[in-house]
Amino acid sequence: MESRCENCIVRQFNSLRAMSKEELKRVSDSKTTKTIKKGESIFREGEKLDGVFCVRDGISKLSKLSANGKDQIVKLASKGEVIGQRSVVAEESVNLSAVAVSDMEVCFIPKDGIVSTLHTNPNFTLEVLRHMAHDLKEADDVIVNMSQKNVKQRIAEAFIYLKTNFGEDEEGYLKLVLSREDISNVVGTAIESCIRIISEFKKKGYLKTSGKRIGIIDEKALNNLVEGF
Amino acid sequence: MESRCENCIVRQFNSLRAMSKEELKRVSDSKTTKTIKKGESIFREGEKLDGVFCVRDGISKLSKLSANGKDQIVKLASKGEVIGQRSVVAEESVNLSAVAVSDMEVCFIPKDGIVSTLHTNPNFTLEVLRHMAHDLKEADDVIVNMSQKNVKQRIAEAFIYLKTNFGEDEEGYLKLVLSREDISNVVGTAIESCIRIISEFKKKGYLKTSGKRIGIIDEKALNNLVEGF
DNA sequence: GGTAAAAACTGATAATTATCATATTTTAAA
DNA sequence: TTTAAAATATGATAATTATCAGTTTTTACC
Repeated sequence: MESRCENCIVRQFNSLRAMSKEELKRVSDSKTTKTIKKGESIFREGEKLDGVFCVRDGISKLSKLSANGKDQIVKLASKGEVIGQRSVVAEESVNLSAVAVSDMEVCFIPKDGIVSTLHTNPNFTLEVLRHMAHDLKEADDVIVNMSQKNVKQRIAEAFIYLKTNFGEDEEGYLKLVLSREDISNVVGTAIESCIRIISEFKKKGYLKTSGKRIGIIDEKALNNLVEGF
Repeated sequence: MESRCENCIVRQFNSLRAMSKEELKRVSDSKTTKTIKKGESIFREGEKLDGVFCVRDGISKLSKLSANGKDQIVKLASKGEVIGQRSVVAEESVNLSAVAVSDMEVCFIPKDGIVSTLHTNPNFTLEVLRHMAHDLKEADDVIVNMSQKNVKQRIAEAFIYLKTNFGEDEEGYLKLVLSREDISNVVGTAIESCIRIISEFKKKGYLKTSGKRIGIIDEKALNNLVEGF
């Protein structure tokens, strides 16, 4: 055990911070750290999880396969987020697949420590509840965006989201590099439509690209698009 | 106080059932029962709630206004559901509006009793958490439907949903009568498109209508559509 | 029961988006 | 470095969906 949860910065961002010293010690003793390469999966839709995954580094896409064979990406989880929590709380199989979109380091925490704390420490349970309440609000917002905004607006919004949440490198390209297919699966559109709109944004001077990297040049223009101007 | 929570059947369906006798008594003492007419609103997006609403009877639409001026209905809440819970838990203003789509009877429960129980009774907190976990899964499913299914499929699915969740009358019409506009706002489409597809389903013998009432004739056909056959 | 307003409906047309076919570029492996 | 595969890109076209303009039907109220 090279590292302990007690000393982990990441914990400050998630519900583990509401655990008592003893509870956290127990979790730390039982956890295992895993390295996951870009493209590898953490779990698949339908599996039964016997624990949760705490993201220490890297980013995972959470997606669901739809009847037409396309994946819909519902959320991107990064440092500090706990994934698989919903499934453990509800005692159901997971309804989303988790696949790394960049190299990741995650801690697997067996559910025993989590579940027993949920039953005994209301501070922890309430903290988990607050995080889930936040996720639910975000999900509701996504529903509204998906149904009320057009593809161009959703793509513009996605790039702003990627910039504000994952940042950009020294050259001004988005740090999180997603394939065009992943972007399509975030905004729920055909790959070709997505590529076409990226080309259009490039022509208009909103974006720049270099290989699969994408950089935002005119964030204001993208924002105006999203707002419907 | 004509009626007490302790004796209320509705409570069995929601998280209040995890409260202790004393906690429930407190809630029951502080609650007030309200009658809400069809079309009236319970709360509006952006408001601060100082309590939650437990639905005793009738159905409420939970919707959010989008930039283009259309309401997107995110959820229909009926008997037993507690609305406004997310907002109280997260200590944020509500992000959805609640409007009655049929005459309703609801109990308003001031948040004090709820919040203090959340801090002290992990069984209750966990029960609320489980409900929220369920809502989150449903929201994720809606995201996938919205982005991966076409309007025809979403409308077909909506009618199946209305039948299985709210039932039909003796004549075979859906018990919950929604305006065409509300149906459009559930599936996220233009009213005219919605009406056109209803007409098409009628011609094909999938549905029957009588005024604004709609009845399902061929549920299998609707199901096949949803599944993509 | 009559009447005005609202809701439901239909047609024509435009805009958006998906699909198919194919070309080009990039990436990764031999 | 060469080369094959994968990803990106573009054009042409079809399918889906929205919008506008108007008619008919239903609902609610005096």
